[in-house]
Amino acid sequence: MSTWPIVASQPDLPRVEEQILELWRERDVFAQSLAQRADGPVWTFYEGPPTANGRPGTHHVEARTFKDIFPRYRTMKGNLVRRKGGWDCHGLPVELEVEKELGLNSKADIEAYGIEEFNARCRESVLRYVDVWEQLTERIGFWIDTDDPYRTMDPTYVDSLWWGLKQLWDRDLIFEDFRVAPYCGRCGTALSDAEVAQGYETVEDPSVYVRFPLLDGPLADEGAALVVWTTTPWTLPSNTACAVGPDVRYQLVLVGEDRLVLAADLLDAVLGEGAYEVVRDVAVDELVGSHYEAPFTIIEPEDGTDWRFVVRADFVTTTDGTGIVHLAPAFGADDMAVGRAHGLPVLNPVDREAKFTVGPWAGQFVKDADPAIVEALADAGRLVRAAAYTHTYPHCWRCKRPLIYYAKPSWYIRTTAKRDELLANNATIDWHPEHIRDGRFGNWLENNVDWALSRDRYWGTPLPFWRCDDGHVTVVGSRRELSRLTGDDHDDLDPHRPYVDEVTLDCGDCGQPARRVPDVADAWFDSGGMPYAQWGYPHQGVEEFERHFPADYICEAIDQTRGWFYTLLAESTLLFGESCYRTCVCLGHIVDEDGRKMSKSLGNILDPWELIDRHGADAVRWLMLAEGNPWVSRRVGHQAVEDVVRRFLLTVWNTHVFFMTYATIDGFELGAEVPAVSDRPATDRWVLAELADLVTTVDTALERFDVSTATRRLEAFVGDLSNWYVRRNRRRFWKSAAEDPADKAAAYHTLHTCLTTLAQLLAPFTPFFAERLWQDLVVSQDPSAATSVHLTDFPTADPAWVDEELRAAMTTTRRVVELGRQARTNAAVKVRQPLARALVTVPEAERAGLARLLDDVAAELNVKTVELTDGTGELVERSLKPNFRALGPMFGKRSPVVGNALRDADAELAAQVAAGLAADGRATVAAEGGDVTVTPDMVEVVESPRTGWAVASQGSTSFALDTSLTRELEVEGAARELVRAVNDGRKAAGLALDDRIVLTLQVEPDDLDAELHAAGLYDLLAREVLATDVVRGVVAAEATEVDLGLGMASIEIEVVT
RNA sequence: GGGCCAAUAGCUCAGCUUGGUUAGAGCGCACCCCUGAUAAGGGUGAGGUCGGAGGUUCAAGUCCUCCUUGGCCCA
Repeated sequence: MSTWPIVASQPDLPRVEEQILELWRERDVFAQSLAQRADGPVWTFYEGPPTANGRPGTHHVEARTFKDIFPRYRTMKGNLVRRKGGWDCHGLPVELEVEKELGLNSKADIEAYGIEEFNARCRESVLRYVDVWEQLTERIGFWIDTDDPYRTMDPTYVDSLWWGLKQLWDRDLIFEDFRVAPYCGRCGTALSDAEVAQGYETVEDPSVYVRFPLLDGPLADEGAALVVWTTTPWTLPSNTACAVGPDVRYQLVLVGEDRLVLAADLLDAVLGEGAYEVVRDVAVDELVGSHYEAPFTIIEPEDGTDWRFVVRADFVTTTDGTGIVHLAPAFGADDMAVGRAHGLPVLNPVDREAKFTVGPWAGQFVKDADPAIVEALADAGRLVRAAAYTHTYPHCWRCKRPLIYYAKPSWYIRTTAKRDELLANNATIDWHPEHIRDGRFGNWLENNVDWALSRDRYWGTPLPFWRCDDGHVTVVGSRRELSRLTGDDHDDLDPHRPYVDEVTLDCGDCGQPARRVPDVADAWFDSGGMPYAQWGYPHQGVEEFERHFPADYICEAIDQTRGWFYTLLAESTLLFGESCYRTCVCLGHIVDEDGRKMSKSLGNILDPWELIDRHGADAVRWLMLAEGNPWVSRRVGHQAVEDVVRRFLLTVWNTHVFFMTYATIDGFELGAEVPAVSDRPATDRWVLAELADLVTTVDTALERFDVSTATRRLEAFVGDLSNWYVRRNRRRFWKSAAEDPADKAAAYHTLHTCLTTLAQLLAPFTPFFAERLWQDLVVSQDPSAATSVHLTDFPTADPAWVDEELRAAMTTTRRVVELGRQARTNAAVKVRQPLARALVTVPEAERAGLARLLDDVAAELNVKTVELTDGTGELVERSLKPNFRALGPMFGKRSPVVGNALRDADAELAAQVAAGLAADGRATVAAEGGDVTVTPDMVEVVESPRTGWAVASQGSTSFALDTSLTRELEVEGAARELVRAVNDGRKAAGLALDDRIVLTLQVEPDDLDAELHAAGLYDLLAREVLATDVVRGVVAAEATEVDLGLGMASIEIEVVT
């Protein structure tokens, strides 16, 4: 049998973790944990790929902790959990970063620089910090395969995406249409939302109210005109419809000669109070479908498509404007959506430089034409009112020019065609939190719009669409297919721009040359395709894909609802008909300790390495897992992590150190006979019963992806183990084995079981710390044991441990002890002073349980006899406590009256009721409005001690303490004082815990000395202070003096060598 | 402007799905104990009109409506 390891009482947790990392590396534990489960049922986790063109932050530690815990747990439960890492490589943010580095400012700059070189820079940039990411990943114990990650820019990955796109094309789920996007005419490029958000400025724009005379419909005969509001007069020539709100109230009013229609709520604001006369209300139906005359016509629908009539649209409000919205589908996203729904034409008289192409303002930048347009409106008598309007308007973050919303041809995925399927598949997902399903995500799906797939950019998955001059589109499903179609070998083509742009093929329909459309795919299409593309499916990896689809679990920050969570669901629904993930845990954001968002400008960014180097990865992990719900924002900082270390990790560690210290001193061996649980003392059986509950609770919680419940239960158990079990049972670990070897063995085995089981339970949460415990507690003793805690099976509760009654009894016991301490504190009697008697009352249901553990109460409170009332004694008086849960259904409105009658019962009445309930199961009480009959479930009989003692009570539990002291008790108190003094002396002299001493002492007065001797208290003293001999006599002059209360003692300690 | 979430002790959070009459924990604070877990351990206490206003109910921190404040997402 090996010795127990020496463990530091002040652990350097980061260093301990480094050592564990070394151990895992040496033994390749991660690989072993997989190999060991090779035949287990597959459980799948999908890694949402980060981009490695920046360093990982603290929020990544959060996500990676949550990504790690459940795969570890499932592995311990017997599943095979392959975890394939991945990197997101494409996208506009990457391009922007490279543009910044190269000092490029526009697409023209990029093209002048050269797409080939530009993309080469992007390719280099996205893997720049991979090594830093890998280091952090390893250091925080996130077990994921980083050796063979998928990368969204890999040719095989792109090949898979091409396959996906071709599938969608073949099912008629891809089409080309206009898309309205924020656009900078000078830079010639559309901007992403993130870019737009950077460039808002407060500006003054014209605000014009314009008359649109009605041409047909019920109101035309009355000569009425719509009043329309806009702050972008330049879009008026492109007007194709007006929208009214279904719930808005409209009125026809008279202003001078003009008959105008607008929203009733806005009449005063637009026309001025009293400046108009209301003619009548106008129903929405009277407006819808009516044609009108727009102020300008510089461009018309080519094929005579119907236009310029009134439509209904939900988004119309009366917060500003007139309640009638001018629609120009080329220049507004809402306009475009409504236009599409009503088959309206897209009329665009504006070129790519944002200048008019036709009409009187041709050649002018549209915004510059606004004043001339307003003037023209006035000249034509169309202007109802014109003013200046101050608002925030987006500007190009590069060139500061105002952006315009502008329609460009774009490629779409027709997700709206599959909306019902998306919703149905969403319903199958186990969302955490649950409300995401019907709330944020469900609402988003309800209002689903087609997915704008294309980006007019450079670094991304090129769309595999080749088109000839006649507009025939050929969609290519892989590079091999491209080879087949062209007759050239493109199997090893780099599928990125510009190389792929150079490949032309002959149109299958007409034989003309077809060129690839220049767009690349939205990078979200890349990440949404990872379930199949990570394996190169279906060109390769078919079996891998099928084994790992769908995922059992994914986890990302909550802002991914419209990002990755959506694109995953959309692609898997459209391609495979089901959701590719079963469970999704959403995470909140990381904020600083003051609850502020972390940002560069606030200077409160927290570097994860600082946290880990100072406190260790496990502390950070535990903070992430245990602090609040996963999906609410989490406050993180040094103080918070430090608290975790002190509150949780060090508490476990102290218990561990306690075990190791005494196991070493005692030479405790695990191999010796293990006492049966049923033979162990109640206190052992209690802590094992808690352990059983702990195991079940944690297991069930993790099964349900509920870390909050699991961590709370673990923290509670650690408190119970340390503050109650160990503290109450310390003596059992150090009394000499000869006294009661079986009891001692029981204590060691019980604590050992608790700690090893705890190590296993903690393994998914704090993998390093758990490993350290396991190595010390198990591997050091048993060479045949699992070499890592992560190679063990998740613990199960031994049925022999379960004892719910005992748990309940201990809960009562601890409450009673609390009251006892309160009573002592109030009476100002030290715990060291033994007392003779105490009297306890508890609710009847708890009496039997407490009776079993009364010795514990006595020992903890240092009282010789604790009596438990039996419900009949004369020492108590009774009162009644109503139970409204039972009274309510029976008495309804009278419940408070009955309740009061019971509560107000005096001792005599209470005794009668108690007797009645006990004898007949019912009793009658006089209450306002007549007597009522109550049954035992409706009333609790509360007893309280009727003594002159020091009493403390809480609810229906009371503790009465007899504080009167006899000489005998005082002498015993003096002996305790002596024990304390000698042990103080031992410590002061720097003795080891197991050093034996010879104690010489002189107690005065002599009769106290004699009393101590006669009561056998010197023998007690000898045992307590490990004295082989207690010599009563003369001590040296420099001996320590101690005040014993009843007298003085001088003591001298000599180590036995 | 819309959707979702949150608001409980000085701080960080439980409790709310299943309404029941004394709302809990940890940290912090004050006072104290212990001295064989000791650069540890423990106790007692103070501290809350459960964001506000209505409503449902015999009974609301818990259910409903509205409002305020904050956060996230979208416009």
